[in-house]
Amino acid sequence: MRRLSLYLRSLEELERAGVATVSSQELASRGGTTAAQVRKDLSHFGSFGKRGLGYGVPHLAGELRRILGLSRSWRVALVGAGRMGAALFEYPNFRDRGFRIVTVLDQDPEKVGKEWGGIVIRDVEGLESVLREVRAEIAILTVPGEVVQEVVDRVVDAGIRAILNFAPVRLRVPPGVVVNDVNMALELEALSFALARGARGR
Amino acid sequence: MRRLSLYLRSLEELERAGVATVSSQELASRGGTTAAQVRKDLSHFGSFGKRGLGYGVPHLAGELRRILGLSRSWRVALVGAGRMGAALFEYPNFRDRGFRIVTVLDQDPEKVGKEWGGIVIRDVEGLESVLREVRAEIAILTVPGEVVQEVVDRVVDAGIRAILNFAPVRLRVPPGVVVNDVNMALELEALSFALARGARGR
DNA sequence: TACTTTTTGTGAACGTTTTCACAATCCCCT
DNA sequence: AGGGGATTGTGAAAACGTTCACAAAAAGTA
Repeated sequence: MRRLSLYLRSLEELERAGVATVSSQELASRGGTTAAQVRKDLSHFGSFGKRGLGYGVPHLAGELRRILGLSRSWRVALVGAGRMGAALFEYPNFRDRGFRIVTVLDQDPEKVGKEWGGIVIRDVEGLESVLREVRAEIAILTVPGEVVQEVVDRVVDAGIRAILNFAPVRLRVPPGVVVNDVNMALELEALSFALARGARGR
Repeated sequence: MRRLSLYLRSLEELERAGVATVSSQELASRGGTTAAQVRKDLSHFGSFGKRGLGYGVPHLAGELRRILGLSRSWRVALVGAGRMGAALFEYPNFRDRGFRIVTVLDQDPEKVGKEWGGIVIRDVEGLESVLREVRAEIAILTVPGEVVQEVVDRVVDAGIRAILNFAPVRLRVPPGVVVNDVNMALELEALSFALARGARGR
């Protein structure tokens, strides 16, 4: 459920604004959906609201964090220290949400040994042992498509069970490993498609 | 239809490999779906295959490019010359697919006037006139969430009808303007969610 | 306490997407 | 020229997701 993340984002805004309670209607309009949708989504995980009153903002935010696994922090390995890797390393939303990049790896000897914000870039050569050493739980892969499958096999060997993949390649992983793809070319193509058939809004 | 892009990617691989014809079955396994799905998707736009034989690889690739609006090239404006902007500027998949970044804009006077691969970074101050001058059709926005809505209003004023947004903010646009969001924190949260409930693969 | 207002939680209706199943079609082989 | 094997295109069925509508609950008011 991807919408849960959106609700959480709205709830955190409301939390900062000091709002104590919120209705499904209000959450819906902020999240770009309907009140019924919000209630159905939430009711799937429990009964968090009070009838006639709405949802307690801090309470619901806490529950969503728990459901989404965000009440703890995650140890993330970044493989690929190119431009995209650099951009993600600096991305403030990751750290704010409890995703801590604990190691950066690259194949290029020029980059290995350099330091990024206190983290030394390690050689991808020793990937398995590095990932075990830093107890990484999630891998972000910003490596070229030609080598990404090999890297995937190795991070899976190293015990990683969740992968965020930026290469435009369909990854093959054993059962029990979750992969999420970010394919920016595809997003542009969706725009191209919409323009080509005469953008009709959304 | 997002799957069409995936099919096209497979077809281009097959094209390079010199394969003349492909079955829905083959396309399905490469695209991570089913043969029936492939046929339904394609039949929605026309009848491109030959019964008993399959689809002609070059022909179908051409049709998909036409449908997706990729048989021409698109003029793209990049607003926000931070790390993410730099990563996207270099991203080879954009240019390969006919998305040409024709201008880069930023708010920071330190950056304005610098040159990126032959393109001078312009001041976001003159956004409307720059975008008209270069005849930009698509805008990629890698600006902070606090200012993205203002930038959106301005690029829309400048005649842009398709926006790729990297800020974790829901944009409000008039009808006729298409927005596509890339929200990387959300993708990580989906992994966190999966891990939290015990990854069961995909 | 009884009445009113508000808003949740949820079964049922509805709509959309995916899968199934098979007749229609095409190529190849003899 | 005719039969066999392969594969598409597509209605019908099934699965899935969204919206509707309303009873159940909570809180304020008198």
